[in-house]
Amino acid sequence: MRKDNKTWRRILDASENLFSELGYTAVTLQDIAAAVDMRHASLYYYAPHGKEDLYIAVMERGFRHHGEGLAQAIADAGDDFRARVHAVAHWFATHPPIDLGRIVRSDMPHINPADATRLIEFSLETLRQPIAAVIREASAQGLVQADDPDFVAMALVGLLQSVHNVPERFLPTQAHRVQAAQACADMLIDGLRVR
Amino acid sequence: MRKDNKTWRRILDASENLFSELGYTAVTLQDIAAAVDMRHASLYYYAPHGKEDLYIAVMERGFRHHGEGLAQAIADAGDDFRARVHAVAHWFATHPPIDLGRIVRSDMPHINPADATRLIEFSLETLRQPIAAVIREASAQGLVQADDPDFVAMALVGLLQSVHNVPERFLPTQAHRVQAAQACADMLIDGLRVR
DNA sequence: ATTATCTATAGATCTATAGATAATGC
DNA sequence: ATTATCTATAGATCTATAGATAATGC
Repeated sequence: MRKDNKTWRRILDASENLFSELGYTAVTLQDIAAAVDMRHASLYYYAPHGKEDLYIAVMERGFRHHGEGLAQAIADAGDDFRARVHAVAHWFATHPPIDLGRIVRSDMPHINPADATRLIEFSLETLRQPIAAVIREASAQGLVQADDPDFVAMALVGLLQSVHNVPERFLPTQAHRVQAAQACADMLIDGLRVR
Repeated sequence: MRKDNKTWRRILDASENLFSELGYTAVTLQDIAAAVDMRHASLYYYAPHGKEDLYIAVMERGFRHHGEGLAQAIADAGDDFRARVHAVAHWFATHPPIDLGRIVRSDMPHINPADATRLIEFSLETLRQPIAAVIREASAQGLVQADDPDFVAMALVGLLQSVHNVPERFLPTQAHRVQAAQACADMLIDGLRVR
């Protein structure tokens, strides 16, 4: 079983697009099947426990992808603190939104508790860790004032995700979104207050 | 019709709790009916177009409530910029989360387009306006540097909402959440960078 | 008479399973 | 033989409507 890895990947890709955009309850197995040009019953061959299996697999892969991508983007950005934070902003602006609130409050109630808590832990760890490391290092160098780097990291994620909630007409292209996300990042780095 | 305003309010209250926590698709008319101790068919007496009617009415009332509450909280906070922003943080920390991303991407596709765009416009206007006014005034006084007060306002909303995504065990009480939200606000006002 | 609520049910999905069938690999 | 996919269908919801019924207001 699960031999045809190419099909499995296509199923995961389609599921990821749908779940991350619409959430667990708004997506049906028929939607996913249609996206990969299959009958929904065939999905059970790859995901024996159906929709829930797919969701968990998709989320896990998605969070891992974000974690690795963020770490790589930060590494590629060099040593400068602002450049690193801009790299984080760029990453989030160029990837589909992560609706953590929806995931926690809307999707998770439909997932069995054990997997749900594991997924949430994993998501927090994965997204927070690489960003918190950036904050922590800058803090150690005395560049920034941050008592709780983990908290700052999650706040930054929330701030940057807000760019995805701005209507299309204000930020028509991806370049605009990147710019807006980096402006958000600068706002947090420099502060609003004039001194 | 819609004579018994008390029942109508109870229905709206229950719907608001459910919809704002779980989202449109995850809530059923049976859930709402159970919450007000009725048969779901009776809801059609108050909301002839069913679930969609309820959702629209609830969201409209909710956004209006937030708009008025924010404006009042800001007015009560006096003239100090930081105190005003803290009042905004306090408001969001002491009210149920507003999952704008979920509302836009997950709920709206199930609402007819005309109402959907109207609702989104209304939500942005309602949440943004009172906060943008605070930023604009502080900017005019030269206290803060903000080229686009509307953008800053929405960024602040996103930042403050992220407090609701922090797991309960880190912020067990409402007082903790208020404190965390105000810490977020200070972070944005003062900036991370040491100068 | 009107208002408010209920029961019963039609019709539309959705998830999940059983079993058939075609294609591939030994 | 195994792998991958399909058809058909059971069973569980969910939304929405029709029509009955009880309570209230004139």
